Amino acid sequence: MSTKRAKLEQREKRIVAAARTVFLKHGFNKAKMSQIADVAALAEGTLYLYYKNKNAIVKAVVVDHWRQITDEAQDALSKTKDSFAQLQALADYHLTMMVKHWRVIELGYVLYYSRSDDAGENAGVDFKRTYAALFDRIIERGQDKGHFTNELSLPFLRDLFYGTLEYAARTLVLHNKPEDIDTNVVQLMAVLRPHLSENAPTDTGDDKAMLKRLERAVRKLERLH
Amino acid sequence: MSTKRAKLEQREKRIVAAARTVFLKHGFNKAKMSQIADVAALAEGTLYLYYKNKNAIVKAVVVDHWRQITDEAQDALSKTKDSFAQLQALADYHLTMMVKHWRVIELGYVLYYSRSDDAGENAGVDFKRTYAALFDRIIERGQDKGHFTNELSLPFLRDLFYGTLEYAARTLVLHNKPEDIDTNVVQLMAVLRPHLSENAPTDTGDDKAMLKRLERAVRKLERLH
DNA sequence: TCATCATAATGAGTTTAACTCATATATACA
DNA sequence: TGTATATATGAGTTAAACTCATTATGATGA
Repeated sequence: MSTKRAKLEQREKRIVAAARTVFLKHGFNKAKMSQIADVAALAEGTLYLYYKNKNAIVKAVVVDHWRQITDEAQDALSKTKDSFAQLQALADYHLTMMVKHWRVIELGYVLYYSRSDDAGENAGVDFKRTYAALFDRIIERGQDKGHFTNELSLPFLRDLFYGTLEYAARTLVLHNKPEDIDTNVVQLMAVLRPHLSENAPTDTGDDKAMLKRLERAVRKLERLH
Repeated sequence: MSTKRAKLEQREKRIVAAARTVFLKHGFNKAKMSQIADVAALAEGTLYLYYKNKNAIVKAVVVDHWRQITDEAQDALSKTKDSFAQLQALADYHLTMMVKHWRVIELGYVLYYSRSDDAGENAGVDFKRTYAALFDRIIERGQDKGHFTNELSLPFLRDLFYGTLEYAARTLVLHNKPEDIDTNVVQLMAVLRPHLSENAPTDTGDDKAMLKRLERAVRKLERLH
């Protein structure tokens, strides 16, 4: 009974692994279902017993990747208790991973634009959700412990963090400069530090202090929607 | 003679316009060449006299969009001489544009992942190049005038700027909150300021500008009640 | 004005590859 | 071991991108 289910899950994994191989080698469009079937040592029709269509298979590959990545990242974070250090570790891990697995990241783009394709069903492009939550947790814990301010909104910080790193990764891959990963991480952390550490010298001017309070108030208001 | 060429260019524009309409309506996959031909009032085969394949057509649509956008952005920037204000204007323009034309931005993803598709030819995904250069120019001019430090590298700053804004745009579109554009711009500028302004004596001026933005944001919020 | 040629447009026909489904095989259970 | 259910197969169908032989257009010059 459970061996049957196990066997099916095994097959499913084989398909995803085969698909990953073929997709990474040829890219989405040039990858053929027949190739995937060959690599998985299955008939083409069998693929459709496990996945509705080609799109569903890329999705499985991408989702699987982000799941693995989430586990690994968690390990990387567990090495320190300091919130800021954790943030840095996450940035480092994330950028390194993206540069290394850039082809998979690009595969993810397929899911973005084909969202509206097969009317419904495929909706919700939330691979990454739990991964992105790692960042949120670090920020929130840092704030709870009083180490981080909440001067900047969490959604904004998240977009800044992941957006910057994705663009940086593309730049690094494009120019083939994996050795610049560190520089980018250092710069990102330098940018974030003054907006996170509580005891930052809040300048001097009354204007600035006031502005900051205003911003905080506005954000609170906005969050009510 | 020139009227002949003019006519051909006219036709080319008609194709791009038709393609834009169809792609935006149905997305890349569900958009059919036959539909584009219909809308452009041409035979299907004629499309292939102007563009090598479907991919080349999306590319034309996307490239065309970024060209228009570049012109518009330049206008938006010309309203001020102050480098920091220009940066803010660009951020504002860019985010507003992305939220408004998000479907076109998504179409661009097609080019990213299908890069390696038709071996060569389609290489170089440099729509955006000249657009991105607007940012570079502002930064460089600011540094020349001694207003900006070069504490952070230009490539990093560029990735931070555009990466953050693209992720922010996606968040705004996903949650359907176009009214949060200002908040995001304000926060981005707050993050950039200390790393750009040389000794940051900019106080009064910048703060006033920011106050204005905040007031606008508050007014918008108030209108929602 | 018409004849000739070059350039452009057409759409029926070809090709490719995703997807289906009738048939075959394996597996569980009595 | 026999039967029923679940799973696998791959030849066949279909849809849509792309081709190409044919037709139309329009410029040029006698």
